[in-house]
Amino acid sequence: MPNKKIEELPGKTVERLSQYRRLLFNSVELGKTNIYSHELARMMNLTPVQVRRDLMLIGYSGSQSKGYVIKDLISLIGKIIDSDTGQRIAIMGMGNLGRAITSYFTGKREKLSIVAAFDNDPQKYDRIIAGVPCYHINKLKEVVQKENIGIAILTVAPQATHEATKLMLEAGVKGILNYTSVPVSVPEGVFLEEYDIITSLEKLAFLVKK
Amino acid sequence: MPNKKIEELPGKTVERLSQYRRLLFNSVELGKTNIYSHELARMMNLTPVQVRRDLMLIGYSGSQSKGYVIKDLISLIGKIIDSDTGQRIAIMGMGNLGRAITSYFTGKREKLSIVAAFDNDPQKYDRIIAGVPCYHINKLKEVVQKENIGIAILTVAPQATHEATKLMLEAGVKGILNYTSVPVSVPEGVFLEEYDIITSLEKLAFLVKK
DNA sequence: TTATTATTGTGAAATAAATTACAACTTACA
DNA sequence: TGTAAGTTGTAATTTATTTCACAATAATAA
Ligand SMILES: NC(=O)c1ccc[n+]([C@@H]2O[C@H](COP(=O)([O-])OP(=O)(O)OC[C@H]3O[C@@H](n4cnc5c(N)ncnc54)[C@H](O)[C@@H]3O)[C@@H](O)[C@H]2O)c1
Ligand SMILES: NC(=O)c1ccc[n+]([C@@H]2O[C@H](COP(=O)([O-])OP(=O)(O)OC[C@H]3O[C@@H](n4cnc5c(N)ncnc54)[C@H](O)[C@@H]3O)[C@@H](O)[C@H]2O)c1
Repeated sequence: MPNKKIEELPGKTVERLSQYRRLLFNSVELGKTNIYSHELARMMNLTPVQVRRDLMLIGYSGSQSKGYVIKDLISLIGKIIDSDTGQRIAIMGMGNLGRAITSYFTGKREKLSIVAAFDNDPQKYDRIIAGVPCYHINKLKEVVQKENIGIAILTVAPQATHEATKLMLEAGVKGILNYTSVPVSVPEGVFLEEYDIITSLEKLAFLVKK
Repeated sequence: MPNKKIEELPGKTVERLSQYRRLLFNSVELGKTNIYSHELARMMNLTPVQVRRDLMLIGYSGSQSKGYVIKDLISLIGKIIDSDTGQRIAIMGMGNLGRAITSYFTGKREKLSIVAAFDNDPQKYDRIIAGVPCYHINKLKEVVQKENIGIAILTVAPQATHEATKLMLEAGVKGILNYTSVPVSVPEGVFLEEYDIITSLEKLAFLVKK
């Protein structure tokens, strides 16, 4: 029996679904058509029961003899985590990190695309960088609305973080992924993810030193 | 009463300690000497009680009237998450992301330093890039051991991930931070963190679409 | 056919993490 | 002085997530 509501999927499960799909794309390329929970589990450093529980939550059933059908699973995960019409993304701050992310990301997912970048440096705006048009921030609201952008990635200089957040919120984005070292707040109804490499390194350093 | 053992701190608490300290550094620069739990909480989008609970776990006590003494708190967090002698880090793969991380990170933390990079591209090795010497991967073991490197950041091309992991493990690193899109496994006694921006974006896209 | 092995699906239990509720203390000031 | 307001510290509870334990099923081989 699938979850009461798909919207109530645990956050951790959503993250793993994304990662399962990433692996499943690879498996398809290698010519595999079916996969067992223990195979997925080993590749992701999880237990097989964790994998089966996640798939149970999205209402997917495998077969005892063949495991899961990879292409069906990919397609079901897509139904759950992708937006039907696709989700359009902007990069705020086309510096080293912004450029690295943009060139890494472009073309990786059918339903997610980085369609605009913003910067206040004349070396950056009014050009196409890493395949994406970069605009001056005074065009932000206009472009975000015209391009129907729902998610912003913040890679501006730290001191510009709050201004950048304010502009993006005013323009109406509903999700922010913040890579600056300055935490931001968002109002009700907007979603926020923060990531800082220093936190990951300090956590590792703590674990290593124990 | 502090935690039974500081080593048993919840992982989430360790991450937040790193983030508290990041904010506290800023507050010191602004001339603040004391801070209340609700101030830290607001800056980090947490509840004040969550902050107090974390500080309780590390055995730090504030005053009801003045809150916490920022410099003492910074120093205690350092005692807990920093290694006494400092932790030395290597970057595996000095491409766009490796360079962006290195230039961002260098000099940010006294007890964490990126001291070497490795690559197999002649354009990259035997040079200093973003302030860090970049070596050919056939020098990896030698350099890791001589430089006493305990943590590796993987930013190589995806297809080189397993080879890179193998070399780093053989050289004796105890922690790996993997940014490639290929999951890796590590033996008992080695710690692993994985991060992929696509997972963060897909999670945001899922939340936004709900 | 029947036993054996390997797999999925899932209720129940265990573990991890966050929140609630409140006691205790400190200061300001009526 | 005493009381109201604001704060910390923490036990108890609740919520979120993972793991355990095992029933059910399918394929295989004796
Ligand atoms: N750029 C990003 O924002 C981003 C985000 C998430 C993940 N990633 C991942 O991080 C990795 C690096 O991304 P990038 O954009 O910097 O790519 P890149 O191509 O710029 O860099 C890859 C580097 O790895 C080196 N390399 C390749 N094979 C090697 C080998 N066998 N040994 C040593 N070095 C080797 C290359 O010479 C190059 O310098 C990729 O795996 C990518 O999937 C990147
Ligand atoms: N580089 C990394 O690996 C890394 C890792 C974690 C976090 N960060 C953070 O990500 C952010 C970007 O890092 P980076 O290395 O790319 O720095 P960077 O200096 O290369 O890029 C910052 C960009 O922001 C632009 N900018 C500055 N002020 C702006 C404003 N008011 N409006 C619009 N654009 C503005 C700059 O012109 C520049 O292009 C920083 O906040 C940094 O702390 C970087």
